[in-house]
Amino acid sequence: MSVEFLWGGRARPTRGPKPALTLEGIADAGIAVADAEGLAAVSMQRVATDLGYTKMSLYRYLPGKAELVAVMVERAVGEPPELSASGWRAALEEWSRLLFGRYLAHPWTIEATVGRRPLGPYEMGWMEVALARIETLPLSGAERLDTIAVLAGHGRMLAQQAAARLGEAEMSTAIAAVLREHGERFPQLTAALAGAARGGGDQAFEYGLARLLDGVEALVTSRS
Amino acid sequence: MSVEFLWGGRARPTRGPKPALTLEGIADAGIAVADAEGLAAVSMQRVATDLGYTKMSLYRYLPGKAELVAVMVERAVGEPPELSASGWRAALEEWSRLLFGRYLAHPWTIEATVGRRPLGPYEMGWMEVALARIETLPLSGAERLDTIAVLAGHGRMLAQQAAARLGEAEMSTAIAAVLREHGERFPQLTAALAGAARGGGDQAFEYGLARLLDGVEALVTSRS
DNA sequence: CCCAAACTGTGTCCATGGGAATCAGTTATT
DNA sequence: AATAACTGATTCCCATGGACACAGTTTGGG
Repeated sequence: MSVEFLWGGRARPTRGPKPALTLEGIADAGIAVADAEGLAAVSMQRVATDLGYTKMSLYRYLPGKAELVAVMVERAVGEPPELSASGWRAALEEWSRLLFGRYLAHPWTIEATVGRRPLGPYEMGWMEVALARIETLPLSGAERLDTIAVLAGHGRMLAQQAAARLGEAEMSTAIAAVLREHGERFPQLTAALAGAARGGGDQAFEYGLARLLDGVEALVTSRS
Repeated sequence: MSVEFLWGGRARPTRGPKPALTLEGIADAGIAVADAEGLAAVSMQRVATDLGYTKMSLYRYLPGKAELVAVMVERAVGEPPELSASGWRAALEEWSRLLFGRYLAHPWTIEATVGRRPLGPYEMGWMEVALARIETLPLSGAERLDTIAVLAGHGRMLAQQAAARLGEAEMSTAIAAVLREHGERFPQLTAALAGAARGGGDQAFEYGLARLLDGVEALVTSRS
């Protein structure tokens, strides 16, 4: 993945035939495939076919598949929001919930953003928005970064878990099926799950969010 | 991925030639490749070549690549630990640090465990160990599960981030390079990073861990 | 004791993946 | 009008995961 591709403006050349496609259109076609059938179904061939063109045409618009996925992620995450809540805690809550919502809407973004990779402008914009709301707190720069990183990670984690739970009947991921057979080896898990059948990923997200912000608040007040 | 493969005991048949390989040996070869060159370098061909056999031999031991990765993850995560710390908070800290260490030792496990998939016995064992230490807290089953899920997710998140920071010179991921050029668009990020150049992933991990446990402790004491 | 059943690793084959190189056609500039 | 620059399409290559049939090896039942 080249950083320049995500950040540098691509100047449209003047000569030659008009391009039949656009980078945005290609990315949207990829997003449609990923939303419907998962990230694994996104191949150059598939995206090109959906657009009615050949696979190699796409390489006129992007250097390779890694860049396609990067652009897809940028568009799926979308422009950073304007936070309406007032107060740092309410703002961070709003920010976390919005980000969580984006992840839920496009669950494949999570697996697309594991490992080392350059961040896009939108992704950085999200960080910037959150940092602006905790600027004046008695936290160091590293602590401010860590705070929003942990919040974002929490949202990713839970969105992934929530997206995996499709069949509803199954309690959590595929744990339940195994526990029916080997439950006696995991009494704690069995007990915890028995009282947890109700409630979905949103509840787990809110629980962790509240715990995290409580922790941050405790630190902040201890320094005031 | 078949759940039976991870959980069902594979009975060694009596007839025919002695198998030249073992499932464990194959998995270890895969782990060696993944540790050295990343998960992407792990292919049936590569693992078989390293073992001195042909690709198709491996399919006598496992149904497919998904199962190979699953066994690799199980062995890399390893047996659940016995926690020596006393008290629920110290125990959760120890547990989180141990898990974080496993992730750091084999960073590829993180990308290998995104999305829906069955958990292995070891992975469930880790959960069981942690749950046993918070059994008597005034928390519901769902809350206990959420607590350790958030802790585990935090460790995963930070291990991934720490593993990406190899060059040391670069501050955080690949953010710094971009900020040198577009820094004016992200004043908050620039400011936060300026004071955060020191300290690595361990520090961020400890920060989030402390915040999370503070939040849990606040909830627990509020109910006592 | 022997032979067939059951199992082993190997070689061949196929579909799909990402990507390079090349080519004929199209368009704005000179 | 000629040319440089660009377009999409065609053909090719290599690596991947996996199906399948094959020949060799071990062991249990007659």
